[in-house]
Amino acid sequence: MLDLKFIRENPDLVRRAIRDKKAPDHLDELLGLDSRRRAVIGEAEALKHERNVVSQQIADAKKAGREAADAIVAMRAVSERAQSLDIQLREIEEQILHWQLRIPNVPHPDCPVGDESQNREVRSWGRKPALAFTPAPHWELGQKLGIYDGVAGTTVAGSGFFVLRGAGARMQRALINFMIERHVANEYVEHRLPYLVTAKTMQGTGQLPKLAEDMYHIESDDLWLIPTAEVPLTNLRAGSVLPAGSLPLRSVAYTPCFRREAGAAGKDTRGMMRVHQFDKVELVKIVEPETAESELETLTADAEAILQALELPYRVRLLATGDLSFAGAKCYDLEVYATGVDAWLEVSSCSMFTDFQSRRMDLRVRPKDGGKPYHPHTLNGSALALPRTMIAIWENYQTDKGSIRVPEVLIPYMGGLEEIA
RNA sequence: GGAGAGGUGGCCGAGUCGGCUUAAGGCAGCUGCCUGCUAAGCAGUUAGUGGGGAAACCCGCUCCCGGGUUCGAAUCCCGGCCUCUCCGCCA
Repeated sequence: MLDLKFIRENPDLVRRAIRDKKAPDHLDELLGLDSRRRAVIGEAEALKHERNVVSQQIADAKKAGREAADAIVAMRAVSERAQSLDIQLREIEEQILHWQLRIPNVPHPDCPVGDESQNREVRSWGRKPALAFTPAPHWELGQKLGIYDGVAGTTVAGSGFFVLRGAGARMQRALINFMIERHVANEYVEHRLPYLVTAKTMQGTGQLPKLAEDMYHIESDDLWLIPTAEVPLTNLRAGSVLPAGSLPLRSVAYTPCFRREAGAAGKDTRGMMRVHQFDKVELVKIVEPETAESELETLTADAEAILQALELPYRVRLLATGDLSFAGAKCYDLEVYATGVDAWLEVSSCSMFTDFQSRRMDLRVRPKDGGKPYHPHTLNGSALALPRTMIAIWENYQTDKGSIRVPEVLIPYMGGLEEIA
């Protein structure tokens, strides 16, 4: 979230961010509450000061063996008044937090202003495959080869779930291993993480309160299924002050991701393109504020390196303000081209969040030379989302015989298998 | 799930019948001073957060969290969370 003081001092900037991100505008309520809060604090603290002084006098009087009944009676009234102001204050602060949690991060000036039509392609890599036959979509390929089973997924879990089998399952596992090992070689520390997290954790990275409808909630234990490894991975040190010199922290984790996809019915739903559960390898960085922008570039490059190694054509798009996530300040989407569905599929979003998330999750770092602890900057990016990456592999590496060649770099991870037939 | 113990400052650790404890003492750190015997001595200093102020500085809050009792709570009462030990259960 944004610092209250920052909001107070930059209302125009914040209002523009709200508008550019198409968020509901409750800035005036918030600013009104903020000034009320400060008025109440002033009054309450004056009373508390009086109470403290007089209580001390009462203590001194009693020690000297004198009576202090008058002062006690007087302080009873003061204390009651202070208490009722405290109750008011608590209510005001609850409301402030309520709105504060709903104000989006301010987009970086690099971001094009506007809706998704303003997303700007910043570069592309590779060529669309030139096949001498009509390419099949992945669900046809997978079904014929017996490596993809949509029906079985529906049987056990309902629509939006799928099953991989044999070489299909193995390729998924190979991709996960391949990606993690590449990132570990780039000094990301591998993690295994909880897939269920508390509401507080969801709030820390910004999924709650806004995205409650898009996530699975376990009512009996009030836990939430993670929609991305970003959530647990970024929150690992929430609520703490890191020792000086802790940064940068670079982490990688593979987790399944769970998304209700409420309201997305009928859109890109064939095959594995949009499902309720998918695997993903995620990168998270926690860095010094000054280095955040260059860390975003290297993070994006690390994700791109996977696509390049797999020889999959892709394009990089800088998201416009209206397409940015709630917490994001700047974001590159990586879209891989899949020839069977003839579409650019989003396989990664690489974002920087400035101090928006670290403030929400109360993560700070102690400065080297004393002074106040400060909020580090956080970043994350998928590298990569699995099903869509695999869709691109199946479709782009398909042969006229209906088989799928295994990308060179994956062969060692597939036990030497070169073709799925 | 059952029984017990416990949660105090960067760390260890005290806190008596509620007031003189933001908090003793020790360690670590920092700053001076001193010293030829140095894994030494002396003095001072070292939290976070909120409000006010141009600033110096003043004030509030914080002894796991939230309530309560009280003029006043680290200290008493209630609820919650977490940690540890033992038992049970379990992949």
